[in-house]
Amino acid sequence: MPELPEVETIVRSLAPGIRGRVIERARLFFKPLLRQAPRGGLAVLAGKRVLSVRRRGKMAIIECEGGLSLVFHLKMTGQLLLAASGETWDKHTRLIVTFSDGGPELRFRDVRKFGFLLCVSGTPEGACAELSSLGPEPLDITIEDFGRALRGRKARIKGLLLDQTVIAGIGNIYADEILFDSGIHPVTRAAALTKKDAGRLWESTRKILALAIEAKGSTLRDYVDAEGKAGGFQFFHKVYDREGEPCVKCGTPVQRIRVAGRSSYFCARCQRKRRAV
DNA sequence: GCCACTGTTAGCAT
DNA sequence: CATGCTAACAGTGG
Repeated sequence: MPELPEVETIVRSLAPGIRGRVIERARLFFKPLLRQAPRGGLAVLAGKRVLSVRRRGKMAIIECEGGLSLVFHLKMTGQLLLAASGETWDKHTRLIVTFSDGGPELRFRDVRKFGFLLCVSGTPEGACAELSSLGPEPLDITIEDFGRALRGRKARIKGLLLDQTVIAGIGNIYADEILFDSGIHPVTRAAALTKKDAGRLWESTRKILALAIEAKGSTLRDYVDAEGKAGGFQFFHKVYDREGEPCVKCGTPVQRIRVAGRSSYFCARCQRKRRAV
């Protein structure tokens, strides 16, 4: 479930472990993971120092010397892990990056193999469409720009929250939690939202994502940080995966419906549908 | 064993 | 262009 809070937690737990260290080599066990790379592949990384580790949307970016960057998307089950050099790994480990100091190595593990890696030259945003096509960061966008991004859109609000070109980093869990917090029904057409609704949605987005980062993300199945530690925000979910349980605000059983092809949990009493304008 | 379901999104149909 | 399904994969649970 790596959405924005999980990827942020991974990046924060990974950065101190690899920043400043020199890459020895990268071993790729599953070729299709590497979607894009310079001629010669990951061998260009040998001898390069890691300069920074950061996040954009749901992607993790490792910037190295020589203008080289690694861009990871974890999709549903991807993990970035720090492991002692030489420690055994399982069949789901797709990549191992070792460092010349012989210290902990970086591993990419992904059960479902949906994740991808790009090795690019130049600014990552300039070098790959996967990054340049992303919408604004939800914790950076102004309330005015947020309103503008939704204004007049006929799509359902939940679908737009999940659309990475509209706003980057929100996935199924946080979309449901944000909509519950703001009291908006997931099938509401964005065009039907009042200015007040949009304002509450912006506030809830910031609040929920900030709380989730503070709790180090939500662990339902596979997600752990770079040190293998689970998150704690799942204990604060108010609607996600709570079908049939009483709403924490009003006691009405939480419902589950399908919106934008995804399971969507909500309280029919606290999240009334808006009348189309 | 079989079927439904899972955190994402690219690609295709409408 | 905007919007909405589906498939890609592997595993889990009923």
